[in-house]
Amino acid sequence: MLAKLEEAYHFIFEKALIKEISEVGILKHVEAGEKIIEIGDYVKMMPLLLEGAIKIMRDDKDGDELLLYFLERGDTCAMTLSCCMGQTRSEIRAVAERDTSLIMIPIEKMEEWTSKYKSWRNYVFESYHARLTEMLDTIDTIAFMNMDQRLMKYLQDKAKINQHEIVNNTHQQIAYDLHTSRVVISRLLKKLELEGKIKLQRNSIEVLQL
Amino acid sequence: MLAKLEEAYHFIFEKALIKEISEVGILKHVEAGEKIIEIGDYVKMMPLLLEGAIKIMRDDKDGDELLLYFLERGDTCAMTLSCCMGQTRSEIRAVAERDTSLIMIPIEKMEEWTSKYKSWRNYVFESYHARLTEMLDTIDTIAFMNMDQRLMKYLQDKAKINQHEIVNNTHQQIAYDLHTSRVVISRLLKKLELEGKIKLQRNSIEVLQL
DNA sequence: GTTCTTGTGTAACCCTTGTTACTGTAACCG
DNA sequence: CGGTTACAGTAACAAGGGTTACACAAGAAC
Repeated sequence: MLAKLEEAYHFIFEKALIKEISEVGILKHVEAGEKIIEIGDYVKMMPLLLEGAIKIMRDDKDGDELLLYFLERGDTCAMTLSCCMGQTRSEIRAVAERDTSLIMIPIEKMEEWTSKYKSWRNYVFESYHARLTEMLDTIDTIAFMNMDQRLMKYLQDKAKINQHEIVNNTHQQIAYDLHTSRVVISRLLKKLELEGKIKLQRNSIEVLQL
Repeated sequence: MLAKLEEAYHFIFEKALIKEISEVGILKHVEAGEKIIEIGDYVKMMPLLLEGAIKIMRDDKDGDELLLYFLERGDTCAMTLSCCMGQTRSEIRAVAERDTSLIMIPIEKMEEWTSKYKSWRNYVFESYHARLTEMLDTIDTIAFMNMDQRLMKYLQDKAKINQHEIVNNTHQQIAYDLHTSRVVISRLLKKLELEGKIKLQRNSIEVLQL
């Protein structure tokens, strides 16, 4: 664990803090597709992402859902962080996008490290900043873009996060992430294929314009 | 200044911190409609809201704009806060919704107080949490609601923030805030009036369902 | 008063997206 | 092998909302 921890975080945290993290942190592996946090969950541990990628979704009571953003190595979930501090329930759902390794930190350490380590404070603030920026980006996307542009952006983001130009998704899954219907996605995907931007196969989409 | 500061923040900050704020903070008055922060501005001071209300807008390069949320007494702008810490430019535009009093804090104090005062740390974290929650709410609104529902919510929020059931806005101004066109707003307002939810006059709208 | 400006009401039309329905086909399973 | 299920393609239609155009009313300016 220490090796991966240092690999991912040595630019960010001072040595002493990395040591502390490796002592109290609990390593956790999550397979692609597995749920990590559900809406309404009480969050008692804060996750640091070592490897892999996590998809953050917003759901509402009527079963509507929407992809917010992805997290990668070096990220933490500021929403979760926020919940830890405030002792509130999770507002979001987190699902492993790839096989993922996390270090779970007990929230008691948060307060302690915040006063003790400047690098920790900076990391926490930067995480908040990064998440606010991502949320703004999400808002731009849904408020200012049409569905075909959103779809293309989605495929590009997904290809990037999975480090592969082939996106293994059914049209229905995409429809859920973009909060629309399967028929709409099929229609627009076909249009994008005719425009030469992607190539369609069963259960997968090759993104030609990255 | 000290009186208003204590009135708004005595539940939040310890006495010593309020004293420091009153010593280094610069009191600023802004009239309704006046711009406070423009997109791309470098932010060198962090604002604490004493009185009034501020409207936070997102703009894009094509002239599209969208209301994100309002700030009230006791709030600070976490986006600004975030910009201060990270030394980045503002991603949003802030406009006084009512006549407003602010205390501007030099960013040098931020770091100092963060390690010195626990109440300050908590305030900063809670501000981030509140802003993330507001952003989620904004996303819910634009992703999951129809324009008539969004319009009604907008009128209710606006009535609340202005502490008055009469909203003094032209249809065009509302259209800008909701990122749609004047004709659409006029159409839907008329529909809401027929449903008995509001009453229309020239330059103002009375909200009957608060 | 008359004129000009600004705000509002409304019709007609179009485009995007959502819905329903049906077809075909790949993959899987007994 | 046939039967079943999941996935994809597509047509036809409905609904929401954006666009253009024009009429009219309330104030403001003169």
